[in-house]
Amino acid sequence: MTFERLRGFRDLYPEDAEPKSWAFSIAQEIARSFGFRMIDIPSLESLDLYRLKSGDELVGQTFSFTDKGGREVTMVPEATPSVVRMLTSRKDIPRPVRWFSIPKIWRYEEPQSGRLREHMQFNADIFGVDTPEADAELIGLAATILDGLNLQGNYDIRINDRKLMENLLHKMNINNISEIFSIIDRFRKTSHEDFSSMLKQSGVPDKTVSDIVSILEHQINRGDLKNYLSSYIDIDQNLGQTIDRMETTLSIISQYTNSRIYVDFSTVRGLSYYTGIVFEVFDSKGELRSILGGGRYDNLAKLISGQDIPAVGFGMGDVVLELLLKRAGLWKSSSDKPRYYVCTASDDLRKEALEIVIELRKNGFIATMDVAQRNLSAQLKSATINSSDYAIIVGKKELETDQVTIRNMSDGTQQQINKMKIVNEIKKMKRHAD
RNA sequence: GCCGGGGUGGGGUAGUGGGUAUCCUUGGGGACUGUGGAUCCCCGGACCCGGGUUCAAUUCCCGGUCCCGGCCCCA
Repeated sequence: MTFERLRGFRDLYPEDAEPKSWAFSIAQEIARSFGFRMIDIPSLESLDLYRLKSGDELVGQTFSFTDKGGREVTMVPEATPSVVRMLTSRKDIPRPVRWFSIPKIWRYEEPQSGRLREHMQFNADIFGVDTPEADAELIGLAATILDGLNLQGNYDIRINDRKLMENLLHKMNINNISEIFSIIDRFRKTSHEDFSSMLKQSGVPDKTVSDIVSILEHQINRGDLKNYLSSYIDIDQNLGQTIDRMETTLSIISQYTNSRIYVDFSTVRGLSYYTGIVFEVFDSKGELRSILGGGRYDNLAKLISGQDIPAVGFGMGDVVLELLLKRAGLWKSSSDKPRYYVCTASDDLRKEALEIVIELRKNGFIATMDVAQRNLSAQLKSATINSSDYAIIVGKKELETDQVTIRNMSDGTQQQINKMKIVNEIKKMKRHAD
């Protein structure tokens, strides 16, 4: 009998688990440098928490079941409701709140490129303020993380604003906003012909349809927004304010990163709870699904708890990120520490060898020795296979004068060093190498 | 849930209606009881499952299953 991995789940071997761990540790480090605090959410929640937000439709795409107490529960399909639940059940947390988490999340759907049934997600939110500064800080965090992963130039940030879009559509005499949003959400995946006919079917007049297509297909750079839109519609005071706020946000974000950032009116995001700015990051070549996405959701806390708490957040999954990092040649664990393999020339010297291994480990070095009772030749072979940088050979002859041999595994050069000062000697060698 | 394309050792592959299923790689061991990656030798390991056609199926047909990709949906 053999057991296979479940559909949509992954086994991560060292060559994948280590780079993934590296990527998330960078994200975590950068979030902390922004003053974000780490939280952790449960893996299982009441199914009602998601019904509340998006109705029964989402429920069919969750890993959910009835527990032994008869409760309907689900493996969490996203982090945000749990985070909001945690925030609103504590009243003593000073605002603004900056929180991040790295949960695993689950969704029951057909796996495809960039989408699996289980994945890990980096999630960050700012609660308690509704300002362009907060929006920019959060998007700035996302960009700084990607830059920290050395992805500069490999991604674009697309920004839009739900309020602006609603305003725009109203001005075009469109009132079935959410229906139109879900069509707009598919703009980049459908042909213009199909897209236009979908809009027409939803009651949008022909002339307006062509305007919408034209507006959606352009990328608008910072500073051009008002000018661009004025050729399609009148800009009243209300719309003007929304545009000004967006320009402010864009301007602040440009302080965080040199990455390409533009307004893209086709980015509306499917989730119904967004109330203001929305954004998505894509690979520049446009080959992959979105790397991360998020936006402002000022009404969710009220829905969950009755408390009025503005919020902006984003989530970044590890699946697309992995594809992108692999394409950029950055999928490796960044441990640049040299690895030492301590060998014994004869089996009765294991005690001395282990002393050296322990001493090296205490001083922060990566040190290994044979545990298979193998001879020197086999130990060196093993050191090679484990990509050790140095082998330290403990032998009787050298020990008579308290020396051990250190062998550089890349060029084969050897030298004798004093066993008692081994840590200092190694540090000295390292400095020379640098 | 729906649609398309695929399943030959751990990974990558060749091939065939009939004999011990090819090659590379990986793994284990040895030549080598104080010096590794080379070389040589040995060993382990596969035709997804079920049914049908046939004297005979890994090969052809059907169904299932799994993988990959896409749709739906998007957190």
